[in-house]
Amino acid sequence: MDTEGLSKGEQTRREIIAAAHTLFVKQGYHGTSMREIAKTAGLALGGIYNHFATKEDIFRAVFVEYHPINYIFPALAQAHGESTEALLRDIARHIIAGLKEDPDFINLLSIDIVEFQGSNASSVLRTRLPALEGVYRQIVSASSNDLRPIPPLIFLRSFFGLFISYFMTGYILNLAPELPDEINQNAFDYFIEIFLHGVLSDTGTHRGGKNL
Amino acid sequence: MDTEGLSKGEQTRREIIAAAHTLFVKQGYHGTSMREIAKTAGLALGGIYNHFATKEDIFRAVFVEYHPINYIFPALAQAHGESTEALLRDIARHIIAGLKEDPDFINLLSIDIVEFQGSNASSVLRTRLPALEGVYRQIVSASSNDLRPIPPLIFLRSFFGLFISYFMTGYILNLAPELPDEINQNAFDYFIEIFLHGVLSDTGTHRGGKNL
DNA sequence: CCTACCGATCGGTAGG
DNA sequence: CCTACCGATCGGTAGG
Repeated sequence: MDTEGLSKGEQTRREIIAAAHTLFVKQGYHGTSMREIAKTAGLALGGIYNHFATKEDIFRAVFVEYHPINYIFPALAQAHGESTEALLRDIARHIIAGLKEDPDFINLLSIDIVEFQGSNASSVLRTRLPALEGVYRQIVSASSNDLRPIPPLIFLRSFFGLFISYFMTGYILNLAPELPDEINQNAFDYFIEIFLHGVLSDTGTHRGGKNL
Repeated sequence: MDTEGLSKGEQTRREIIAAAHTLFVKQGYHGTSMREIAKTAGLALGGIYNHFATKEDIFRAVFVEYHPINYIFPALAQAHGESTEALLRDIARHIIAGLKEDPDFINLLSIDIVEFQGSNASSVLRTRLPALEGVYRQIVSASSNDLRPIPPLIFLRSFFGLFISYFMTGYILNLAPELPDEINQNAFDYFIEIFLHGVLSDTGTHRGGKNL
């Protein structure tokens, strides 16, 4: 985490967030004590309360700081492609790359559901959905509109659900190493291929994706 | 829960499981005390330990007892359809009906990930995957094989991922009631439509699904 | 199946 | 009056 040019207080705050993230992901929310967070961050228990009023506040900060949306938006900005298909493929590739680098968000999301009934996920969604809708409009207008008629919000829900599906099933499957490797081999390539074939109209001559 | 013809001990055991399920789903794992479970099940704290050695044992029993696979298999058995498409559509309809009746499994799955690193989900998968592969073979052989060439395990992963995607996104979206209703309107119809269009080859004349 | 109780640890706060 | 933090301890609760 970049700590240059930050006040001492802000530095400590970031160390608390980083420590809490590591521990929450590994041990869960109630499985992580304020004492552990303090120790890992390099200060005494009481010191935490100069930066966060409650443990819940810490989780909120961790959830927002490590939310995939932070790298999804930059990824969307630099994605490009001539056809709708190529664009979606490139966006997916960027998002997958980001998620593979930080696959622990599944744990944070699970904590949010178990302990906070998903209120943090919902809050982030509320904040960012308008921008995501903008991205959708960009996608359909950037190329000849060869998407099947799917309501924009359903399209977005389905597209992001694809990543949830891939990472949730992958998380569980990776715990069963005796399973045939077939289940992981190029799995996301197939996932995105199924999705693209599912949302693109099959009338055009634009299909540039590799065949299955 | 059906308690006829059960021994007193087995009855109590089931009451503990039912009480624990209700509380775990509402309050999480560490948020639920053994005392609460005991009280809800109608016995004293110490009494629980005549039926379960640890709190983890109770969670394992709850997870297995309320796992969707319990109604997915019967649903698969009674599903029917002339084409691959019709069959998949009918299976999905049955599974969705079951999940809508008991949407709280998301919470159990989240607890499993947070507290047990997904080991219970993985264990159920290990036990049931062979039977699911059998179902897949049944699907491809029951009708003219009009599926695109997707490895069987990837197909299964993608198919069940569809339900995870739908219910996870739905869980979070339903917390934001101010969002346009478009995002929920017939959402699963679109989800299954995208999936089917994605996995079925588009060469045949078999497509009987409604157009989007 | 209960009453009574354990070693330990919880999130949060006190004065300085 | 600010910040960052200490050693010690608060009232309650955890699984067993």
